[in-house]
Order: sequence, then C-alpha cells, then structure tokens
Amino acid sequence: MSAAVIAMIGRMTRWGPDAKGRLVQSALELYAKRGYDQTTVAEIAERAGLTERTFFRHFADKKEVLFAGSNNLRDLLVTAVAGSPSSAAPIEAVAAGLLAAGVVFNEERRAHSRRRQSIIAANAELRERELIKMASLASAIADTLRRRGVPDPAARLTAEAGIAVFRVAFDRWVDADNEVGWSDLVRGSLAELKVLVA
Amino acid sequence: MSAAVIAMIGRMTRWGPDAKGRLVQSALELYAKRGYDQTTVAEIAERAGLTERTFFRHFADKKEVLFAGSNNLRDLLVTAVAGSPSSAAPIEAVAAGLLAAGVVFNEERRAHSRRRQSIIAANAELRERELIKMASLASAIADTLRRRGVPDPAARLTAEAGIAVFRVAFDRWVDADNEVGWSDLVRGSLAELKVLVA
DNA sequence: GTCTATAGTGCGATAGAC
DNA sequence: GTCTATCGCACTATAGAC
Repeated sequence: MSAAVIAMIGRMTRWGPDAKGRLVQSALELYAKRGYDQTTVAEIAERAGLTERTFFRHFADKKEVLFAGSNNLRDLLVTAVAGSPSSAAPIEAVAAGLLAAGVVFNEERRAHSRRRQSIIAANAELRERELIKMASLASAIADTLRRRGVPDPAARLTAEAGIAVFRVAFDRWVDADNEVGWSDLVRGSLAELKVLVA
Repeated sequence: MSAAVIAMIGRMTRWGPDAKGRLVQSALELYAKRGYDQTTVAEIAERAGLTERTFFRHFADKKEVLFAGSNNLRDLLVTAVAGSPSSAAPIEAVAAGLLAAGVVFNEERRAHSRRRQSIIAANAELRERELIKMASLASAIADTLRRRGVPDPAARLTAEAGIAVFRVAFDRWVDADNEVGWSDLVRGSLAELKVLVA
C-alpha cells in the first residue's frame, strides 16, 4: 500500500464528512446545554472530533458558528429577488425572495431553528450579531433591487419592509405553539403589513 | 499666591455647566477630526475640562457618548405614540411618533447630525451600536402599541415598518444634498411605503 | 513571548451647591 | 450640615507593538 493511500485512510476520520456541519451541530448542543458563555471552543471542537484550530478555520469567531447559514439564506433571497420577472413590482420580487428562503425553513429544520433562537435570545452578544446579519440581509436586498432598476429610496424602503416581514414571519415560525408553515406565515405577514399601512 | 488659591483656580471649571453636553461636543469634534479609534477617552475628557473618570460616570463606554440622545428620541416617540387618540390606527399613532421626533431633527441640528452620522458610518462598532439602538426603538414602539391594545403580530409589524420609515427618512435628512425638512421626509417616506406594499 | 497603551471598574476623598 | 458631581488612585483586562 502506498504512502499516499495510507495517508488518505488516516485522513478519513480527520477529514470526515461535513466537518463544518459537525461543528455547527456540536456548538448548538453545547450552547443549549450549558449556555453560550460557559462553552469553550475547545469543547465544541472536541465533540466534533476536531481541534480548536480547525474551528477557527471554518468560523471567524465563537458566535459565527450560529450564523453560518445566513450567507446561504442571503444567497437564496438575493437570487430569487434578482430572478423575478422584470414585470414584478419591487415588493413582489422581495416576496418571492422571502418565499424562496423557505427552502431552509422546512419542518425538519424547525426544531433546530427553535433551539438556535432560544440560544440567541439568551445572550446579548448573539442578539447583536443577529441584528448585524439582518441589516446585511436588508442591504443585500436593497442592492439587488437597485440592480433591477429600482431607484432609492424605494429600493431601501422595500428592502427594509421585506426584512420587517421576515422578522415577524420568522418569530412566528419558531414560536413554540405554532405549526403554520413558512410560506403561509410570509404571505400572512405581508398581507397584514399591507392592511396596516393602508 | 498660595498653593490653595492656585488649586482653586485650576478647579474653576470643575462645576461648569452641562458637563455631559461638553463631553458629547468634545467627543464629536475629536472623533470627526482624528477618527473614533484614534481618540482616547482621556483626550475627550481633557477637552471638556473634566477627567476620564467623569466621562465614565456619564457614559457606560466610549461609544455611548454618540448615542446619548437616543433615549430622548425614544421618549419623544413613545410619548407621542401613547398620546395619540385611541381612534387612531396603529400606523397613524406611529406616524405621529415619527413626526414628534422631529423636535430634535430641526435645521440647527442637521449639521451636527451629519457629522455624527459620518463618524458612525466610518466605524463598524459604531454602526453595530446604532443597529442596537434602532432595535430598541422598534421594541419600545411595539410595546407602546401593545399597551394601546394592538395585538401581535400587528404591533410588532407596525413598529418594524415605522422604524423602516424612520431609517429611510433619517438617511435622507442627513444626506449631504438634501434640504427637505424632517416632517416632509417622514410623510413622504410613509406615503411611498404605502404605495410600494400596495 | 513581554511591554505598553487604552478601556473600563471600584471605592474613598473632596469641592461646591443647597 | 447634606447631597452629589467630580476627582484620584489603584486595579483588571485586553489589543497591539515589538
């Protein structure tokens, strides 16, 4: 057996499948069990069968492990907004984006999201990081609308309104006693916004 | 001249009027001139004729000196929302709040606000602090609406939409080449939101 | 790795307003 | 005299320079 093959086998566990995902899962479990502050990065890495150094190769800091999915969410949103028919009004394009984001807000993920939200709710630094992520979602949407030819302040305003709908729909989606699906919550919240501002 | 008298003269400014306001003004000038990071709290205090220790009696940290007015803003908003006639729809109460906030957004303050915003725009930590302040405004408004009997999610949604209007109006108000007054910007942004979500 | 500058805290002393 | 804003000092924590 060649050294190359032996090395490859040696890496099987180290390079086990989805290292990043294992880190996310381990972090979520430990943050939930012992609290964010009481969990060290070393513990997260160990539980995932990795080292602290590897954790920081995947995530900029201890918080970021909880927000790894937000880039994916942003891409889903932006792609759907950008891909809406040019005949679609700005708010329709944004609505399409919010609905497209539902790919990650399915029933299998709901328990996971609930646990994640309760971790975030319990810690000021994590709540702040979430505000930053939301703000960056809003500017990504606004940029996309501008690229579709929507001028300011309409682009900014539509994006901010869209994020307002997102926040409300998401809060309801992770609410303990709620079983309504993502797309119904988005449509319902958007419809309610229309009524409220009318 | 005795040492005691010299000491007394040195302390003349100690009980000068509006120590907090002097600290705010000094901080604004130094942050604008040399940048937030390149300014020390000791320098701010010295320029205000005070000591570092006194700075921290008035402000929890170096950032907070730029956000001292935000409690005042929140009170203006909340009071006006709470004081709206009970016949007023939620969005009307919020609009009344936004217009009432205009007390602090007058022409004399515009230059000051512009400088403040350019300082905040130049620094990530300050932008984050601003997000936090905005989020706390939104929840204060939502709470006030709930106290008026507006149920969730309408209260949350109206508050978030109101803050979206606030952000856009404020951005336009501090925009370099803009001379439109606060109330026109609020009414205009709100009217545009209505059109956009319709 | 040590050294330095700065942020931020705790507590007791003091100066001046009342 | 009381009350409180301010000061002085000693401290910890941490980020950056070297």
